[in-house]
Amino acid sequence: MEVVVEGRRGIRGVIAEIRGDKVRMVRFVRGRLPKSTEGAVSKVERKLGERLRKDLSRFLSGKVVDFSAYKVGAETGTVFQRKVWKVMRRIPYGSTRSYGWIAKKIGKPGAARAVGNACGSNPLPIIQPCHRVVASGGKLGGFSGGLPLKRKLLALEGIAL
DNA sequence: ACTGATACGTTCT
DNA sequence: AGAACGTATCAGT
Repeated sequence: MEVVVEGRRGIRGVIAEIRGDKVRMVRFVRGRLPKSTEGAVSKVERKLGERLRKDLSRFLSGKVVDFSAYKVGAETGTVFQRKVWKVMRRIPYGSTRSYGWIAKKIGKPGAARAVGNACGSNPLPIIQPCHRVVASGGKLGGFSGGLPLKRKLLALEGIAL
């Protein structure tokens, strides 16, 4: 089931894909918003979809939302990437951590650059908040969806970089 | 504050 | 095996 949420302030919208009781993928919308597809889905799935739609909508309007309780599909990514994503999910709303900080956290100091790669292949932006991972020394770092988007996401959480 | 050089770990090709 | 990367640090300017 696909959940489509309209955004504001320069973020067009977000699409999330749900399968069973897990969120499988999230991506930002570029062009026009497609329609939400449901088809024949189970009750749990419909329910999860509704909850996620609300949470994403709240997040996109600048509300404080905690996504850490959502179950996510764990079938993708290498061992290293999954470690990075796991730590990433625990970065609280409104705060940031550096690539190097995550590297240390997973027992691989010196792998800061590799952490950057892993962030870039995050299949679940917002839910796994890769935008909260920044460079050391108060610098913004990179973003595969484009730096302006990273700035907007951080701005939603009250962080100006 | 910015530039270049160098070391670094993981993932592509 | 080599190159590419969403980095970090340090020495210059």
